[in-house]
Amino acid sequence: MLSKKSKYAIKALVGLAKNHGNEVPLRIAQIAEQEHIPKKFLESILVELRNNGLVHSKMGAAGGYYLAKEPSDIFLSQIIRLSGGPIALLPCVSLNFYESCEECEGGEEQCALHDVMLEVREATVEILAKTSLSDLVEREDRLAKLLK
Amino acid sequence: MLSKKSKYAIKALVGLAKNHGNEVPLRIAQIAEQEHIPKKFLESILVELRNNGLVHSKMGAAGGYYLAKEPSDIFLSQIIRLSGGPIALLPCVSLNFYESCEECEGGEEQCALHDVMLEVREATVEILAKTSLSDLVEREDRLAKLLK
DNA sequence: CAAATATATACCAAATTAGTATGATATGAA
DNA sequence: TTCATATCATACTAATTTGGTATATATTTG
Repeated sequence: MLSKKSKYAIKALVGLAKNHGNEVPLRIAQIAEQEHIPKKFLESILVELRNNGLVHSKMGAAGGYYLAKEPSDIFLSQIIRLSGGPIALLPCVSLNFYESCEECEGGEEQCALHDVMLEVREATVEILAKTSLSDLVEREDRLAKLLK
Repeated sequence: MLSKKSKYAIKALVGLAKNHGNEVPLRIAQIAEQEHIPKKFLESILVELRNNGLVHSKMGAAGGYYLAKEPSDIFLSQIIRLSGGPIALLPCVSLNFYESCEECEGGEEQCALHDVMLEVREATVEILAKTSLSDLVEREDRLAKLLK
């Protein structure tokens, strides 16, 4: 499971992606309202995303947040990792949050579970690493049209 | 991420699968030692697995645990769900632990993120639902031989 | 300067996770 | 029948994570 933090981070970034190209940045309060995210919590999430180089911010009146890269260059896998969540189902198959299983005595090379979980991670990352913010925005448009 | 509980449940069941066919059940203490799982914690995990019909137990001296079904009929997806863990990355795409996103106003049919996460869940379940305890045991044998 | 904004720091409550403790109960063997 | 070996039931708990909130400060624009 992703944490709410990760989910909120994704939704906030999708919001920023929709605003991409506009001159004026989006205010925290706007994003919070649009995406129904608690404002103060969103604030801390955005600070983290900024520290990780995904967004930039502008202080003062008429300030706010905007993407630091093209929406087509920000991928779900990245967002999830930066907002604190491992993607893998076990620490011993995580690329970015690796930890060995102390209880696995034969070593990971002999662990069948490790093996299967590696497969799962690969299948998951395959999808998440090819889906960008602009893909999500497009997809949303397409879904909206289908339902009209 | 799976909880340790889920990981321990899988490992314990693999242990029981290896013992399958023997007359004598495995004692909690044996499983705990073999798989390096804290004994009292394992005890509570096994009780839950029994309540969910995956294992049977026998009380008293020479008692212990054994599988309630063939190892080829117990799948990772089942174990993970019964030991408390959703497989999906978001509640709104979970089959067994579904919850709607209150903040998703257009409804899930219009949510692009929902759509992607559905894909991820399907890819994950595809692997976990076809991997049985006997597959894991076989796989372990194969890995051991490769490394000899 | 005043208003609108982000920033920094610190705190906090609830839920979840990962167990432990204690004693009762059932079984088999001596 | 008694004793050692098991599971079973119930309750408790410590640590961590999650999901926030509060307060005060710094910066920019008009």
